Amino acid sequence: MLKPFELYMGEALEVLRRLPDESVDAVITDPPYSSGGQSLADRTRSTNKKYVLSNVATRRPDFSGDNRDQRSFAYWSTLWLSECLRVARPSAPLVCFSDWRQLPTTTDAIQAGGWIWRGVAVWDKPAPRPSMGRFASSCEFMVWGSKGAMPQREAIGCLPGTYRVNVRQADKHHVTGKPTELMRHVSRICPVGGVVLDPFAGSGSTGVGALIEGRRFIGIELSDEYAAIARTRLEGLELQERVTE
Amino acid sequence: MLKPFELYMGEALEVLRRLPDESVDAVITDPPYSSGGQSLADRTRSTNKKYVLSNVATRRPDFSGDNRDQRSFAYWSTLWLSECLRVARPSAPLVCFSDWRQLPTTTDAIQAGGWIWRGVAVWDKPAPRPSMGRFASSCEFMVWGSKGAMPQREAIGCLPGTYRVNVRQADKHHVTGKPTELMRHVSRICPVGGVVLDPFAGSGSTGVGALIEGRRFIGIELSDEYAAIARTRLEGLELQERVTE
DNA sequence: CCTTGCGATGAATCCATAT
DNA sequence: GATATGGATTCATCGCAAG
Repeated sequence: MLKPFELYMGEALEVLRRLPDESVDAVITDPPYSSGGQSLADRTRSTNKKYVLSNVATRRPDFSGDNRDQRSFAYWSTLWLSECLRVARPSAPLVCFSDWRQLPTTTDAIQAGGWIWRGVAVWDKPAPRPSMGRFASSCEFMVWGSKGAMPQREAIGCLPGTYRVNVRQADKHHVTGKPTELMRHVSRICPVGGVVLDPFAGSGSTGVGALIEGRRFIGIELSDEYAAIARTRLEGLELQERVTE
Repeated sequence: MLKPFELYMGEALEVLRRLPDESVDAVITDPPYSSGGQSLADRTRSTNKKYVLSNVATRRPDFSGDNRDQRSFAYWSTLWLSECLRVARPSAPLVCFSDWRQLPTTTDAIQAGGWIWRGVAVWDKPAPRPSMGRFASSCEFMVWGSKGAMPQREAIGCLPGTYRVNVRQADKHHVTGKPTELMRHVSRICPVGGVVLDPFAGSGSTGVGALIEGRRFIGIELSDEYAAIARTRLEGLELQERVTE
């Protein structure tokens, strides 16, 4: 039987360079956005200071790599995206999360990295932070595309363009963690049995979603703290599977 | 009493140049996207051929200005956006519709035109065209911002970041017409009693939404066919109002 | 089991103060 | 003046406890 997942600890670009050509069937990832605030001072605050209210009870580890300026974010994104392109099989899909602020830079970087940009799907979070007299920023965006041509796959069926999924505390293991339900849906863009790659695995939600949906998973995570959380979650799934067999 | 609406017939840039400085309270518009298709050949098809399924019964007038390439779309957008900036009062909000393909160009043009970009709201129209093995493109995007700082206005309250509104054929008077319900919601970004400007008025849905919500309206439309439709709809509203008084 | 109510939360943003 | 930090604000939605 094929091993359902592999988890590498290390810097994304470095580890990606060691992966073989054309060895994964989809790339699904949620890189650090380097967003938040208007000034350098705002952007370089710790991720908990930037994204979490001071009076909130739960504390999750900070994460790094979230303080690039716009130019270096674009440059760095292009680097890892083009490395992912090499690792991906022809016609493999790519899904990359972004917030509104980095959306244009992300679409640029995807194309600069050699991917064909095919659209923007939306994750609609039902409970946004309100703001008087303004539109709330209640969405995150999933910029997606493919490695070259993308023949229509009947087996996968039609995927929606909007996902309305709320965040549950019990299901959130990272400051910016995505709901398992969302990642299950998104992993359907990868053919059944195929390998999903996530170079910014965080607490491993992409992998959890992929495994539940019968895909395999390769994750890379820099922080040992989050890598450990991801490993625990993924091994927990494996165990569950063996029990139910 | 102040006249609730004015409708100018002519080319947007030309008419905008004749409007006085700082005379409107919000700009809400849906410019021709010049999108659709990857090649010049696709882009230069008539708007009915591009945007309407071939087996659909209803036929609406074609509209022009929808065949610019990316560079000139960016340039032209910057021109009319900076002209709108001049016409807008300080701190006035701007809402500009875009599809996913023109989203990065639109955010660039808004900033190049001197506006502060503040976010991307989403119009989610259920019932997209299905596409096997891909995410549907069921959304249009509302890039929004303001003329300089934007003090919080209590009266307006908090607006959502996503609008889930269906397109009804009976409510659609333009090939790319927006639902009245949607435009009513969006016009709430303008202070009550303020003037909403739409330099690409089309069949006048922005004006209809604004008037219903107690805002005034200035519209510009190039096509005499659509200008006539817009005038009829807006005058119909005025009449209704007078009757209910 | 269904309803009600209360408390907690959010990849935020603005503004005043301190360095 | 530019940069850095802290604190107040906003409300739809959800989780959980109580009725």
